[in-house]
Amino acid sequence: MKELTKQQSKVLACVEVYLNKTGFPPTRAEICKELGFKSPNAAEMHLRALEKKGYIAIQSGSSRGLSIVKSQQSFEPVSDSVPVIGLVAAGSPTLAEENIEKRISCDPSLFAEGFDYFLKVKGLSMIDAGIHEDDLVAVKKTTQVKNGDLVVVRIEDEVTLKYFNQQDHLLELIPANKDFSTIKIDLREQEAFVEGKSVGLIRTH
Amino acid sequence: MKELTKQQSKVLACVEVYLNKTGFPPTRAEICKELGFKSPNAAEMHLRALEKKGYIAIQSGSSRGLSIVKSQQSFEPVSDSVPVIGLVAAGSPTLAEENIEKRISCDPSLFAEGFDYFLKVKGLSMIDAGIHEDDLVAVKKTTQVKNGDLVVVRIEDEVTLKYFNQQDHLLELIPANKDFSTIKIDLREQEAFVEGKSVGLIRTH
DNA sequence: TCATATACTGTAAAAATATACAGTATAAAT
DNA sequence: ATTTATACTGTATATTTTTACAGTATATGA
Repeated sequence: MKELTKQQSKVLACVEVYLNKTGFPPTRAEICKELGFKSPNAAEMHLRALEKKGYIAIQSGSSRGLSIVKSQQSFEPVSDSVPVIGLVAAGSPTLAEENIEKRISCDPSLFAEGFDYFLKVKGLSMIDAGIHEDDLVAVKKTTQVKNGDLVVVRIEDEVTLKYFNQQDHLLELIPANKDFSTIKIDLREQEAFVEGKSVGLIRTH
Repeated sequence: MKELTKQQSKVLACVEVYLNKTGFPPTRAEICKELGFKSPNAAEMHLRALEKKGYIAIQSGSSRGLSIVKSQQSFEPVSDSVPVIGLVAAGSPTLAEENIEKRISCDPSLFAEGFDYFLKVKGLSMIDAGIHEDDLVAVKKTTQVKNGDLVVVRIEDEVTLKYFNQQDHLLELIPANKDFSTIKIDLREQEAFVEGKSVGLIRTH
């Protein structure tokens, strides 16, 4: 895909915004009005260039016969795009831009309960649960978890993925690997925050 | 929201389909052509009725100035739907309707190489590869596989998911579970068909 | 210095389109 | 029996819109 000039980019954005707002594409004249051009031919030329570069399609002879082929920015993606967050050793797995490794275009309803983000797994502590390094665990943000759930828990600045088991004040975070030991926390002494629970997993071979 | 008459419903569907196909709304004349009307006024009247009932908005004076306010049905899902096939003990994992357990709405580009269907895993032979019973393995139909790939192979009427290793005439299908033994086939004596290879996996917790 | 690409203005004609008006037909409701 | 709502045909026109053509200006590389 070829690069766009600054003006072409503006025109494409104008078409996308108009389409979003009204539900149908703008005319040449409307693009001009929006961008301050004084001749419909200005818009026409930019549209032709955008067509040639493969960003839009022009239905010749039809009024407002424009359609977006390739949105320049991620305007609205076709399916939703779900952020992938690295299982950072420090800090809460926030959706802040700096923590997002990438985005994956997939439907949040892929897993029945819905989910909010993918967490990229580090380490081997859950290997016996079939969860490998670099697997993406689909996490639903919730604090409503029950014993046996696979949960994302934050303790101080550390985020971890473990099985959840709580009896009164004693929280156990149980790994699925005999080489790792269960994390035991007395909630009267130390805080632990349930960030969410795993509702699924995807892996790329 | 008021009920639509049969014809109004048809017109609304026509607008939605046209919009889906072209990216912009139809003209009165195009609606007529689509539905067999002979006067643009037929379309006009239906559009006015749809506007009055709150299903569409009409931008007066603009060509193709229609926008959908309330879609009558949920039109087809945004992303593609991928079939899920049970790992049937007998027969090739065909995409024939009777073998499809269900469909999952997700983008085939979820995994970089693309894939054709999901295979629902039966048994524990790949458990040490983190592949559990009822996991869905994303399979790309291909015969181009190399040693070490996780492949879907059919031998006679049995379909199996194993690691692939071939040296000349000797095909080995290697499980990932010490309780299972490697399947060894002399291709001069017995046929084996590579149906595809695994490019990913999804699991619902 | 000359060609080339980008980025426009200005005008105008042909074609596409919305939309008003005058009818016809049919079934259901009053 | 008459009104009312739905569902159109057919025609015409004003308006919108595309699109071609003729220019102007500026920056960039050859």
